[in-house]
Amino acid sequence: MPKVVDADERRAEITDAAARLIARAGVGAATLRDVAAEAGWTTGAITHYFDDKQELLLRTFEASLEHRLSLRVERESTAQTRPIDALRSSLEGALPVDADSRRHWLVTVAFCSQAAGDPELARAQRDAYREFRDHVSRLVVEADLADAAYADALAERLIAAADGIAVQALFDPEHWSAKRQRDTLAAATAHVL
Amino acid sequence: MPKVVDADERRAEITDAAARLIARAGVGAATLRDVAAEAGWTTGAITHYFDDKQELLLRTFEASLEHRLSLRVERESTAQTRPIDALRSSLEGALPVDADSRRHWLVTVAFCSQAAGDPELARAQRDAYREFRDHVSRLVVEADLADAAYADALAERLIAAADGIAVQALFDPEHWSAKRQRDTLAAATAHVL
Amino acid sequence: MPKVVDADERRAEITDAAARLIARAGVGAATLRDVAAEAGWTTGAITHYFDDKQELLLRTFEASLEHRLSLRVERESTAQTRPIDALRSSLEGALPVDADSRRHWLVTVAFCSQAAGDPELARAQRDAYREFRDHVSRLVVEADLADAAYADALAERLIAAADGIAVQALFDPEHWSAKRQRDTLAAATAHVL
Amino acid sequence: MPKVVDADERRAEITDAAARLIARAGVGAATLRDVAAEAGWTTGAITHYFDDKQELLLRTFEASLEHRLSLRVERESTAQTRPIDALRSSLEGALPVDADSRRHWLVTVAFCSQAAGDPELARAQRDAYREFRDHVSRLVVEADLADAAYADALAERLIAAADGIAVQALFDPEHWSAKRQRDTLAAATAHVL
DNA sequence: TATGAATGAGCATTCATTCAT
DNA sequence: AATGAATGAATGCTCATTCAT
Repeated sequence: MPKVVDADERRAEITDAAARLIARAGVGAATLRDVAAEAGWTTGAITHYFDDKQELLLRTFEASLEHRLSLRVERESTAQTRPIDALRSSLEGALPVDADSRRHWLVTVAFCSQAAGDPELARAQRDAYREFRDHVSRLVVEADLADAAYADALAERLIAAADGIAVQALFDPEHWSAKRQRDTLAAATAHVL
Repeated sequence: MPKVVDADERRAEITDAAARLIARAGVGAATLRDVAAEAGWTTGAITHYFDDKQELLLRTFEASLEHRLSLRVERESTAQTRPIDALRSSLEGALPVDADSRRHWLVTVAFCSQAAGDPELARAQRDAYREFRDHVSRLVVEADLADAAYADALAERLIAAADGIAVQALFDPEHWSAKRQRDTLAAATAHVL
Repeated sequence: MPKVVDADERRAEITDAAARLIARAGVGAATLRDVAAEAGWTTGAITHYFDDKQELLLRTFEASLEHRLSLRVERESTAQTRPIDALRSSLEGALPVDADSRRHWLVTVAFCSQAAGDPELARAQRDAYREFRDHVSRLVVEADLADAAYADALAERLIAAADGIAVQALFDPEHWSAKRQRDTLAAATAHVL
Repeated sequence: MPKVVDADERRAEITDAAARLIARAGVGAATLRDVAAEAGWTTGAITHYFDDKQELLLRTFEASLEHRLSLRVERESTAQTRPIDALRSSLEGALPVDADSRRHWLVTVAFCSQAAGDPELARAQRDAYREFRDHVSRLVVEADLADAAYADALAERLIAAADGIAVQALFDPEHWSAKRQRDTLAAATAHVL
């Protein structure tokens, strides 16, 4: 009887390893050899779980997008009753405040220009963004912050406030502690929230 | 006597070509062969002007950072009398509203994770960011929008508003026309400016 | 389980191929591509067995030094009872009398100037020489040709006689048949042996 | 009026530079760039005086062969009256006792395997050797050391004695001071001279 | 399932060579 | 005569990929 392995879990281990390498030194650092070594396998093992390198990178990108999405969304789902608190939590979830969230932000931006020329990556990127925007937009309506007609626009502004802080934190990490990020976000959204 | 060439101009031609390729398909697409072809030269020519590929990439990154900086700063320097208008112009200059500014934004983010592990890239990235923040901060003071004590914080919020829109525009270009970007920026900063 | 290969044997095949090329047309002719083709492999295979070209060349040099040493020593170990016969055999073994011994002589001298500036090569070269000299010196004592005090000096003279013929045979092969080499060596050492 | 240059002198400067590099690190180290730098010129200058690299290397080899020949022959021509002294001087001239003679020995051996596969190099090498042998052979006759019929054979043995010491000195320089080389040569030829 | 030997295309880089000045 | 800009072929090397085990 062959050994039973959870293919999805194995795939996740591998894309996690790839994400770590990419966040550390760019997409170019994610060679199959190094990804395998980082994951504790050999190159051959990777080809069991991914057709080729392109698929590995695509899945790594998707996993990072999804990871970031879940970070933002799960915080709010944990029993927050008031929509406005859920909204605050969601936006805070967009900030690279720890190694994990920072890693996935870096993966996201590392693929950004690649996505510009690759329809599949572009779609994944765009969909993740739209999904988050729709989510925030719904919370905006629930929290009675804007009419349905203006909810999308406000959601975009709120996300922009969070993402703008995120980008600066990515570019100048020393200057942007987790606390500074959260405080700045609070200040930037105070007049709305 | 050999032919006289303007080495700096030649270097700029080459980093421009590299930037186009990187914006189009990622850092990995900037092979020397393709950069040379894009620039209208041969690979050998590149090594006359750059020690090696690493230097070419570093210079390309620096050129894009500088380019973005100058886009934001020059707009305001063109005879705007009121500091607040200069401020608006500067922030608008941070948006990827055309091919050129979009290209350099993509180069900037493409190197972001590389910079995380490369001190030289990190320094260039951080310095560019801080320079822009200081610039905006000065305009904030000149425009009497905040005390010197709060100028930096406000500058950061304003930049965050612009960069947040920029990132979304980068991730979902179809949805973010130049006009939408500008309008959203105006709305996001209306309560301050 | 992957195919099992004898790495040492594979390495020997490759350094043999390199030695053939070097003997034929100089160190410069030993490109990885040509070594691979000569060995019946591809370039990629070589890098499985050698870190880089420098290591391949070092191992090729060492293998040739060792090969020459074994040629000289083994002849005598094959059941020669009288030390003086062993001595004669050892010295004859230093002559480039066939394709094989000629090949390894050529490899040895091809690296000679390289060794002048490379400590690792220099050490290998020097050690091989000293080992042979010590070996001859021991035989000189065993054959009662000289006191221990003078054995080294006599060994050096005997080796010089053989190597001098070898060098001339290397430089003017047509003029130096195997027989001429042996006869000249016999004549040159007659007054001692 | 164009500058007047002594083309032969210029050529000699360049082959000297090449010989220095080859002796230091092998034929592979004699790139046009480095030869030019060593000679104090630019690559372009070299192509004025040599058709191509192959010619430069051939001339460098020939110059080293000739240099060694002249070292051995000139010593004896300086007013030595007795043929046997001239003979001793000639043989001593074959030893790598200083930087200059060592350099040209190294160049000679560096090209040895190349010469094996290149008729032009082979001819130059063979002719230089035969010329020296004939020279020594004539001195042997003049010194009444052998009949004309045996002069060549004795010459070869004497040269072998010197070259054998030279080779050992090349391979283990620390062990072979100039004095040791000369003393060993004297001892090795004492029974004849 | 997992390995790692082997491949060969593609890469950055070096270098001999050409040529306008 | 001499320079050095520019070329492009060739090199060492990396790497995704294949496949026998």
